[in-house]
Amino acid sequence: MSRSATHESTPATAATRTQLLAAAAEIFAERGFRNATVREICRHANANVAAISYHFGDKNALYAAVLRETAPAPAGGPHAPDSQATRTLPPEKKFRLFIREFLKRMTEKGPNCHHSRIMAREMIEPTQALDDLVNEFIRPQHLWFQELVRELTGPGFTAEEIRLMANSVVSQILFYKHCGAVIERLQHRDPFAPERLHQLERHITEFSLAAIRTLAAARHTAKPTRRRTPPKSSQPSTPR
Amino acid sequence: MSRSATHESTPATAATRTQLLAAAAEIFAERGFRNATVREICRHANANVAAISYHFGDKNALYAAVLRETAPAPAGGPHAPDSQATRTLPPEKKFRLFIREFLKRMTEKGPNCHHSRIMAREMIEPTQALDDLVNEFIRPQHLWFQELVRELTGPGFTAEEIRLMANSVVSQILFYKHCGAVIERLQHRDPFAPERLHQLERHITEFSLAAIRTLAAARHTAKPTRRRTPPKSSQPSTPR
DNA sequence: CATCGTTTCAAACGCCCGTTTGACAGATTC
DNA sequence: GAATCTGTCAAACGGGCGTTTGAAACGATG
Repeated sequence: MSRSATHESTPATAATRTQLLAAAAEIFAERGFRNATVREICRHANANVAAISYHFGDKNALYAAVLRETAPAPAGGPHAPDSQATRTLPPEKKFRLFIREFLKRMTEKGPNCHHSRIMAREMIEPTQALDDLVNEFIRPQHLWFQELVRELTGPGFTAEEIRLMANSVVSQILFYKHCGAVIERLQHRDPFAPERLHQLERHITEFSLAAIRTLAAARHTAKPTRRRTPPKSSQPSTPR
Repeated sequence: MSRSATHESTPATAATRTQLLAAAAEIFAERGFRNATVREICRHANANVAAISYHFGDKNALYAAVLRETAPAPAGGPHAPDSQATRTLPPEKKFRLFIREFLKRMTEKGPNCHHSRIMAREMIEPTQALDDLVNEFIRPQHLWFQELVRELTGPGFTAEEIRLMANSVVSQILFYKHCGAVIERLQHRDPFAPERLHQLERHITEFSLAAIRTLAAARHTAKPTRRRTPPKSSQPSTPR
């Protein structure tokens, strides 16, 4: 009697269902959706292959459940955009905190570490699950971070310019997640090793703050009273 | 020379072989190695399924051949690191050129456009082909670019600091390739559209140059005489 | 004990995959 | 013309995949 196509009635005694979710998160992150086999997932979960069909319906529904239920809490966590603890901080402090928490989320080894790897795969090879993920997860943080960047720059930048700057910051963090395999082969060591993590965090923060501050200063001194740029898409300041 | 396990003898009349390579590059880029099927590749190439076994050996060898033979020329091209046309330019000009050519390579639609997509997949899900790719392709450009960054910063930075800065620059370019699916869904438009490409190129250049110049200036005024960091690996030339 | 709903299990089903086979056609050589 | 090499083809092979099946185990309820 089914609230849906599958059995979700007894949330208490869902031992195999939970084990299935954990194993699936691990193996989907490691192998990707299509290369992960239900047999391997069930072996990791000490379950029968039919358990996936019974508890979730099919492999696609299991994948969707993994994305839904292993997602880090979008609010209330330490990296929540509008947490009360951070709302009153000066923008530069918020900026440093954001990079720290973002990096931490990329590198943590805990049970939630699979989510960012699955996200990286979704970007290269999107499934239909990516649309919801973008709307519910990425877009809010993206908008929040753009507001933070605008606090740092001050007025005088178009929304497009702010977006480009925000992308430049985020890209530096994602780089080490998305290109980790290449970096390991280039440098023969883990870029996310704990002893290097603090240095990495400090570099990204200082590099980005230096760029944003310098661009903001140039903009504000270059056109103190008039605005030279048509608001469409032309040059901001004197490119030499 | 060395017709190994397969037929490579007649380079002139290799019509199907060439079509197979082109079709394989396209489909490997679109679907990834494991999700690409030999049947679809052969259908695109108007060839029989047995043609892959005949001309290359198996699917793995076909993939290796695609990576080998569709790679952009590592030297002599317009983005060649040590091209004679660029060697005498001032470092800032070289920096701008590097970003322009790198971006162009990421966005070109021609027959070589598949290589960067396959590379993006290799980073998320490495095959054994990635080791050769890193050594023959990425490492030389990586080293060349680090030297360029050091020219921009001047002395006083460790090799690790230079590497972090170089990564911060490259990451901004790769971001739009690796996260294109998310950006499309966030902004509902192609970040690589031709009318936006010039703006993107200019932003990455200005953002990175502002950061590098500011960090260099801060370093050179902060400690004019003493060096605060233990001289771990400060010399760039001839390690071990 | 009998009944019923829930969950697990070994086995099988049907499909698609990469690869191989053996025949066949055209060109080349003796 | 016979023999040989090169390249192509339809068909099949064996295996792994996601999924389904029908029975069995289990606990709760009467």
